[in-house]
Amino acid sequence: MRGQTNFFIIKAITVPTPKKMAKNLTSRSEDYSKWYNELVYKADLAENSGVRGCMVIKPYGYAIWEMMQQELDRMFKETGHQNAYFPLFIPKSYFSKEASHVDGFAKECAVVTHYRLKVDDNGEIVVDQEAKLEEELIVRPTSETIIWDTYRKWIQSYRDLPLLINQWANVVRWEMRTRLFLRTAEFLWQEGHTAHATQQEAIEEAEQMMNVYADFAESFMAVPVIKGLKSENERFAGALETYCIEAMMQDGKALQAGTSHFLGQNFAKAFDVKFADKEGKLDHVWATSWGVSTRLMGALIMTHSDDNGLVLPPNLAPEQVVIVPIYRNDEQYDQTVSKGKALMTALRKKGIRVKLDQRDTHKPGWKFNEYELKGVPVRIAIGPKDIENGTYEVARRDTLSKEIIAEDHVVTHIETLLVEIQEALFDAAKRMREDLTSTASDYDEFKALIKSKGGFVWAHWDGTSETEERIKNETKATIRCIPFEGAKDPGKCMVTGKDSPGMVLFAKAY
RNA sequence: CGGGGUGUAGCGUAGCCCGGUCAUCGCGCCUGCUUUGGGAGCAGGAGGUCGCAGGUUCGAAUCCUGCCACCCCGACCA
Repeated sequence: MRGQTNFFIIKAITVPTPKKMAKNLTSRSEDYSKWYNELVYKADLAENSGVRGCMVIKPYGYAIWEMMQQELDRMFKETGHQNAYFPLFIPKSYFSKEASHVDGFAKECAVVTHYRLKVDDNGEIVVDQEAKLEEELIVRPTSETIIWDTYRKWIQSYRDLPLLINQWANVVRWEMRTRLFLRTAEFLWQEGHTAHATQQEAIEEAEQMMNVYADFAESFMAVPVIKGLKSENERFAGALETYCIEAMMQDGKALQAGTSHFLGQNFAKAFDVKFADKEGKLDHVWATSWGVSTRLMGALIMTHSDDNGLVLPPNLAPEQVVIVPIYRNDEQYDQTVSKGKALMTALRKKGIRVKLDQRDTHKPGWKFNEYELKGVPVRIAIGPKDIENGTYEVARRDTLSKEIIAEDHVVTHIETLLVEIQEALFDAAKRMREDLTSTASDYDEFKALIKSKGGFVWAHWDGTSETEERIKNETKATIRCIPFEGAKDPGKCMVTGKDSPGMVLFAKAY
């Protein structure tokens, strides 16, 4: 199917479809699709359904998501949260209870109207019009409404609070335009929904979860992020305050990597969730919600990948080390493989995720390239020379460098190397972000920066939606966040000249 | 929904302007032998409703009409 294939992300740049680069199609460009296709497959659903942007996450891509899930889940539990699961379908009426919420989501929902199919006179499968639902069901675009409807029944007293629940689920948003990983029609995510007795506690929870996300992004994904607040325009539908972490991609566009919302008492009031405090007085609970999604996979790819393929940080790599035996005959095969097995066992004892690729259907050179495409952080080759010399060839993915390591300290070498790679990736990403961050002293300079260089641009803003809207219309840049740390000196808005308490961070965003 | 573009094998494509041995080439796949420290070589082989429908014509991948799908740019989007 020509012209409708994947876009390739090379150094995070969306490259035209192969059709457009047909004249200089090289074997390399096929590599790009190859490694990207290791992760995800864009599904062609029913021809006339108009369903676009559905993704199949392939096993290798899913393994990365599982690593993310595992670490995040641990962090959630360490901060006192529990997992639960709520229904996929939400009665339409639930949405009408919170006005600003429905404004934010109504336009992009999949709606279930019937519950049965039948075979018609022509033998075709058709929707049974008799089986029309009294009330339509919405496939959840997010679960606030159904969860708060449930919380009403669960919460009565301050002793029931705080209620700290997380759900791993899929959600559907009928986006007009989709992009694999970044904005798909259906995506996987986690959504935390908490209820608290006091405003202060809810705010602290929202801030805590933003910090958890930032910690995860930086420590595991090796993606440096900026923490801050969303402006009113960019705030979650129904929230009083949205905390966010913003990352910068290699192509100069920003990506919102996670958000945490202080919802005030909006949802508690809409769904009548009250609790009796110590004095027996009834009050609405205070709420938060927070989530990250498979979009993080996009962030991971677009932060670290290079022209040779994916680059995975060791802390999230499903396979941290791969061992490749090299041999000319059966005897050498047995020798190198058994040595590889021994090394694998030794590394696994240290808690390192290792794979031994003993397939004889592919040559070593093929495997080397394969694991580079897949971003495996460390590759160890064992050949006849190594058997003879008591050494290993150790190659790292991020720098593509190789060194010969003696048998007796290979395990400790790998251990420290993995830590080193993790740090190096973070440092490189941070340097990249710093290179892509500027400060604009006036609006002309701002426009020029956004247009030519992209990236984050610090600038003064008067705090109004109108000004932000105008900037967005004129430059396509939006306020990514009002950072907690950074340029806090007061100044004058670059557009209106009105007072500004401190600079905010602008960028074009995904 | 507006503007632009594209549909030919699993993937990427040539051919279309000028209708007729034009269904081309690369990757991948299968078989055999030789190979194996950076994507192996040679030989042979399998695989195609040329998006769909209609029309023009002795003859259509090629021209005409309609439809469908997809991609890009916008609108939209935490």
